[in-house]
Amino acid sequence: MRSKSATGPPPAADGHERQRRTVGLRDVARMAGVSTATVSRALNAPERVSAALRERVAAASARLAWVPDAAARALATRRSGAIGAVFPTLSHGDFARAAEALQGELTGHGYALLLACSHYDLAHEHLLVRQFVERGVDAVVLVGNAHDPQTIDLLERRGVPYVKTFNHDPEWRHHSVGPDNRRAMHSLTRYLLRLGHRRFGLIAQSSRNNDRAAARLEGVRAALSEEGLSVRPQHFVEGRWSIAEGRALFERIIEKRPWPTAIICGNAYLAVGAVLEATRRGIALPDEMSIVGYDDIEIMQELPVPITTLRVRSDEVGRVAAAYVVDLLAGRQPSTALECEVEIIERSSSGPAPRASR
Amino acid sequence: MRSKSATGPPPAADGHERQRRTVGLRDVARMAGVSTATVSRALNAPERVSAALRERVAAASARLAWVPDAAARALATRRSGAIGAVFPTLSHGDFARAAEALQGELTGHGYALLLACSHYDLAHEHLLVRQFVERGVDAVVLVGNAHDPQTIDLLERRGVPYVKTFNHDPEWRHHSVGPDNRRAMHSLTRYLLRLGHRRFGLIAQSSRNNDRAAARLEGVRAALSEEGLSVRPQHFVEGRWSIAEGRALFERIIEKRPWPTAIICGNAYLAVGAVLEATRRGIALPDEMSIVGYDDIEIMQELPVPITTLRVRSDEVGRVAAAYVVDLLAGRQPSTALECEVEIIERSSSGPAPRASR
DNA sequence: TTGTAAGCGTTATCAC
DNA sequence: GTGATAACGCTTACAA
Repeated sequence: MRSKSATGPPPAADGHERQRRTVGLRDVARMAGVSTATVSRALNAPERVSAALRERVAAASARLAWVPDAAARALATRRSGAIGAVFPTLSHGDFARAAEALQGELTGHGYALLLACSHYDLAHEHLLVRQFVERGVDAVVLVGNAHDPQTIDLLERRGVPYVKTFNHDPEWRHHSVGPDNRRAMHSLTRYLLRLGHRRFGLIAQSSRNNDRAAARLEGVRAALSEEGLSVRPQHFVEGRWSIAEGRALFERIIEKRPWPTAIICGNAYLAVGAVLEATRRGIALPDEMSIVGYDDIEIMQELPVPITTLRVRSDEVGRVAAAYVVDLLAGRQPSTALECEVEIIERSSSGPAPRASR
Repeated sequence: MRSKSATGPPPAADGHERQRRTVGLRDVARMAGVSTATVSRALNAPERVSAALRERVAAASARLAWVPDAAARALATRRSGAIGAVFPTLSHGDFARAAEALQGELTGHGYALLLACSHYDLAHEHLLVRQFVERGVDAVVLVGNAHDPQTIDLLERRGVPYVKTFNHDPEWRHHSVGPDNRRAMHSLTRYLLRLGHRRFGLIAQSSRNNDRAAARLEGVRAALSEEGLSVRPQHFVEGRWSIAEGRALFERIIEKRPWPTAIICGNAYLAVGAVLEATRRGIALPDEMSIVGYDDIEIMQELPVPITTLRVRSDEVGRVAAAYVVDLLAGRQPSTALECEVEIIERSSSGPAPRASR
């Protein structure tokens, strides 16, 4: 019945339905000769409906080409079925791959992905998260650990579950999925130490608003200091994310002699730039110098001097993050395997430390 | 009031409200001493509410930290404020950039972006679009012109506006935004013709389920046939999207002599692979051979032999697509400038045709 | 198992 | 300009 109020005015023309624009669950119910509750159940809990009715409902809904209305469902259940994710950007292959995997996994579980980019701006991230919360997302996926306190606050107060990604910190294990940047760089540095390197250069990605970059730096420094070593200030340079920047920063480093025998780059693009510039200058890799990167992109293995780097399964980051929130929302205990594998891919840009260097 | 039915059982404990989980517009209304209608108006059409009340509503909603519920609004307005986009993948830089720009522009207009990847699978794309439609997206953004007829049908029957992107076809000008792939490749081919090339090789991206790739091929072939030329079958190769593939396909081409003097690649990665393999084999570019690509990625200008290519503003594609749907949904006449600029970036991988070739 | 009907939190159509 | 109140289309106690 449409009119519920006994005191209100009688509906204009009850008895025959007013014209409806879209077919709804009610129409399906009527056609199948069942109640709306049954149609709803047939859809959401088929096992609680007798086979016969289930059949009739299915037939009717097919005949009417009924498409359930998500807004109505969301209103009734207080769940939107949407997950919001904020990435710094999609222009970096790792985030793009993670986003893609995240979406695939979420879709597979009936969730949709609302995606936005913060451009490494925490204030903007806050706005985006706020928008997501207003849109009623069931959970939020964030990148890194550095966030506006208000953002976390908002999420926590509204009871919206969230995961941090791309920087698994063993201490916050139930919230962060991804590689342990610090540990990964630590092991890459140790690899170079084992090769006999003692003088290091560091081409870092700016660690402003980027805790992953900061963690990588820490990893390098920790490994070095365990051997009583450190990077000389003149051999530490920091910059944006690009091949051209890698080139420029490499030039800055080799202005100061004696050169480092090994240069560690904060990401794949910086490494490509450094290697390209080194070979352009006729510096023999790895005989005169070793250069390594973080993250593996196709070009690294295709260059005349293939580049040693850490392979991070970014798609796994996305997949695991998705699984985590799905489990959480299903009331299941999320998997505890939140750290993603990292592997050193050894190529020709690195080798034993030279006896002497320029 | 909660109970509307005069015949139903009296509400358990009316008189004092039952506990409500979240603050709603009703609470704001009560606190401000106005009706719910006024609160709603104060939010959506402030100019229709007196300044005094507007003030009180604002104060109350701030004090209660009220966050409007998107699902309820969507149900009432029949608009979700969400736009769905299906890209083939995000791993190709051009799509990632477009997605990012699309989102930025949409967010700027109060819309959210639901994103999904089809992996070049039309059936899967259909599923995703269906999911979007069920979620009540206000519009859909698609890539390319090749789609499952059912997909277009669904959209049209449900009256969901959509745009096709990345392949502007002058004939369908009101639906497709992006570069005109055919024309772009036509002009790149003419550029090579002007340089005196007459024997061409073609390293194409598979045109299966990819009308952009197909359009590029057409462009090349049209330009050649205008000069009475064509690509010899043994110099036409097709493959996947990767640097390694570009390498392999380049090898296939140079198995057959005489070599082409110019090789046109269907995308940036194939071009990078081809150039890398050519230089590895000591083939002098551009003296012995010219190689060009489609789309510009950073590495192309950083390689020892920088690569001539077509620059496509993918971010503009995203931005224009967003503007298009926003205009459409606002009832405005969308801009008619749906074609995105393409520019030939001339670098050292191309030059005048050699007198003779191997 | 199935049906009845009360919400879910807004917007929008009316009257005033 | 403001206020009642009926939708919006679905889910879910509770009853049968």
